Amino acid sequence: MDHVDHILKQWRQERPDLDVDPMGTIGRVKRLNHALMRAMEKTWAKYGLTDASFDVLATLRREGAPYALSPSDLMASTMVTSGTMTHRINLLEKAGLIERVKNPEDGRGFLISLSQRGFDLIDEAVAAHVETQAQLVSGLTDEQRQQLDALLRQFLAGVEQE
Amino acid sequence: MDHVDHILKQWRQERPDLDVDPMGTIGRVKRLNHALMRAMEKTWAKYGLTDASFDVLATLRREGAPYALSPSDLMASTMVTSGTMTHRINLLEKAGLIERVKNPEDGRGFLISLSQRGFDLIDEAVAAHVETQAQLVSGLTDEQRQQLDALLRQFLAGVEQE
DNA sequence: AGATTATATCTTGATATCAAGGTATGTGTG
DNA sequence: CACACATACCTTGATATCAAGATATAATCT
Repeated sequence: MDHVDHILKQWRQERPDLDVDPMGTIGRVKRLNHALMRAMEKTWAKYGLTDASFDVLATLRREGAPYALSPSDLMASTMVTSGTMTHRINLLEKAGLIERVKNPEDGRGFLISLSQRGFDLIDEAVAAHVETQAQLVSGLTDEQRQQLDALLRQFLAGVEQE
Repeated sequence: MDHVDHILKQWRQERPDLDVDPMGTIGRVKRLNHALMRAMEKTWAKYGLTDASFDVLATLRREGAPYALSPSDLMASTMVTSGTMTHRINLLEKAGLIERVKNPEDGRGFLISLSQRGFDLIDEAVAAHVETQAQLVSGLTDEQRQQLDALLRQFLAGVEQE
């Protein structure tokens, strides 16, 4: 009987006309995401990073050499709006972790490129991050985690297309 | 090969020293949560509500008569800080959907109570919300959803205690 | 080529959130 | 009973985000 069960029980009492089973699943996804984010933030903070800055640096790092993407590419990868991405880029540029380079192939745009310091930082931070994540999933067996992956993938496929 | 698979593939290429399987699971939870929230917001907006206001009203409604809780109780249920809850309560009070009543048993505190308009609104909105949620989980069979529930519950139990 | 439409990014303004600290009331201890 | 400590809520200040719109450049179409 966890927190979500309690909520469903209340609804079934108050609104027996409603089928709240899906609410339980979705509620657990929300709470899980919240708890995971809170836990991961602690690791990011050790490197002076936030969700936002880690996200951008990691996206550039995993892209491989030359570690550069346009703001539009970054927006698509990170699911934020253009205003948010501009803001993130400004902060990271001020911190010296990325550089804005004129895009030689498109006069409207820029390329956002990891600086050496940005590269070194994210390379170290991502190792700690992966360790934190391993800790966070340690309540599941490998097999359970893989089952979960498969179900999440299917769920996501049904929801994300539009 | 969804978006998350692509990310993992990039990391395995760039950082073969890291085990990024947990990142896949956690990444799917994050993306799923994001997509679900975006979809549910549309329903809330039809009733002039947001994530935040729906959350508070629903918490009061499902509590049952007399539909009143302290701000502290609401904070605990909704996982936000006290400043955020004060702000939410102010907005809902201004909108005439809740009322602040002096707590007769504790001079320091208030009870937040659903107004009649608040009750009527949330009772209608939650029915639409449940329908939206049913639509969102329709990519899974009932059995798959129950499997997912069980795995999420276990995952959450391991992460949420602290 | 000129006009139109599309794209890439930034700017602006509004809002929700959090962390930290303040004030008032309650609780417990010697 | 006086004093310390805890609790409940609010205030303040900083920040991240989004939606909508502005600007510059590119692509397309006649």
